[in-house]
Amino acid sequence: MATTSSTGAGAPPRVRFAPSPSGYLHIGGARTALFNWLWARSQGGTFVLRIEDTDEERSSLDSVRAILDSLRWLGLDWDEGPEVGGEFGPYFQSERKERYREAAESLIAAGKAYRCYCTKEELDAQREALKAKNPKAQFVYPGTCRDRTDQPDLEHVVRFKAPTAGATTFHDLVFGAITTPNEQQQDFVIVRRNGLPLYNLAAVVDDHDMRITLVARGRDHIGNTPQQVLLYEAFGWELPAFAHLPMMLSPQGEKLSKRHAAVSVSEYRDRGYTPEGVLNYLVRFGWSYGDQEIFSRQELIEKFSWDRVNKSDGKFDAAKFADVAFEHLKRPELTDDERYLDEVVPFLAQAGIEDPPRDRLRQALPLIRERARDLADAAHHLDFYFREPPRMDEKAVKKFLVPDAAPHLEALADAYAALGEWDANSLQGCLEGYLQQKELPMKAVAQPVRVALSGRTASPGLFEVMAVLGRDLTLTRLRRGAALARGAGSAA
RNA sequence: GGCCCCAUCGUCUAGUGGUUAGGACAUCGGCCUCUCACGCCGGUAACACGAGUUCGAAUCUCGUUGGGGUCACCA
Repeated sequence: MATTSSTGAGAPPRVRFAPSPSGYLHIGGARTALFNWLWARSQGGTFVLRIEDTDEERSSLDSVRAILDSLRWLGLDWDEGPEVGGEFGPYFQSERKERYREAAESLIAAGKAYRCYCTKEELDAQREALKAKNPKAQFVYPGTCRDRTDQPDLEHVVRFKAPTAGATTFHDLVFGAITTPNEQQQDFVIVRRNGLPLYNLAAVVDDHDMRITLVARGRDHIGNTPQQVLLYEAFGWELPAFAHLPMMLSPQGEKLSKRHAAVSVSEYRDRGYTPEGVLNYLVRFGWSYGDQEIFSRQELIEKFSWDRVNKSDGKFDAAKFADVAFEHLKRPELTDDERYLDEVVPFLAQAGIEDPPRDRLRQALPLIRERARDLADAAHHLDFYFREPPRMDEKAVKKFLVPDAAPHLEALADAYAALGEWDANSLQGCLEGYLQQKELPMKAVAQPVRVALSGRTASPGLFEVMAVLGRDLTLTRLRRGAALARGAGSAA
């Protein structure tokens, strides 16, 4: 029996992420990629990206592009793979057909695999017949061609000659020893009728050829690991280590799909989560580091280890995800000012605000950090600083820009026109002076002023807002607000 | 159904024989206050069940129940 190599302590590990390009990058896939990437980065190892496109029907170049884009956006850079090449390429399975054919032939020559001439139709018929007799029975390939001595040059698949007795055991870094009785195995197909390899063959050949030392993937692959182990043994190759990750299920506990939540990485990018926010949520799913919830990319690399990975499946929680994303946007040490601004600009553009002055943007940023839960939300909070006139919320205008408010707005505009300094403190002092003189509480004028300045009933503190807007816009808006309050019709 | 795996608040989790079972999200109160948000204080809320082992089990063993995965010429 082949032996399982250790976690690779010593030699730098070589790990891989091997998506099949049949759609966008799923967050579950992103998590698998992340765990592999973290392991490689923390150990000075190599992260290989391999495209498993042996199923010509389902694979597409668009999907490859989408997956590569998402990985790049997440910052999960690969050392070998598409577009970067590497010593053990090619990294598209569709370009390695000859190698798989040769590997399968060697197994046939060694008597460990055989040509099977049974057609799909024949097998389906047998399956039907069995079902008719016993609806509960599970059809297994009866071994019709297993002991054929001739191998006519007719269309065929290649089947692996699986052992019928004993058991296959492999050691998993997360789950420990997993043993499966060999009676459970049937003579599974390794090469299709069209000559293309099936997953188990291609994955084993590639993982071996690419010198992969640790195979980390979703728990849904645990079931075919024994088949792969059998293949390694048949080839006489050393086993890599295995690590299976617990599943990410829907909030209802089913397999996570679009029906339950946004599952594509690109959806979170479009929504304005930062890549680190996404990675942070994903990594905490199945992995923990004491009570710590928030991690920078660097911390993740420093702290990740397999012994802190959980065994139990979990349910996706959009609210928690949103909160983690928010933390990353809120903390300057996680998303610094300049980067925040760079990232929010496209979202502003989407709202029709092109080329907002960088200075004002920078001034407004501290006011929205605590408020914006994602970049789309940030653009919303930033909107009125850059739109002139601002969008006036109809209900807000109706409720607060009433005739009584007009004289206050007018008087404040005059007072501010004469104010020397233009900073939050001076602005506050000025307004408080006015209130004192009129013997009014702050509440009497706050909302009308806010609506005049921002068009909304909710905003950051008035004086901070005015400081960002500057004197000209502040005066313009206060006076426009006064006009609206008087019921003077057109505000402009 | 066979095989494999899992089991702490609603959710993500800490915990590795002795804790008032901790944190975070969500939720519910309160404080702060020019609105919103942030922040702060506090509340509700969990060891699936049953047998063992032990002076003592969330922690170890077995069983039950529940959940998930997998049984393709998909990956």
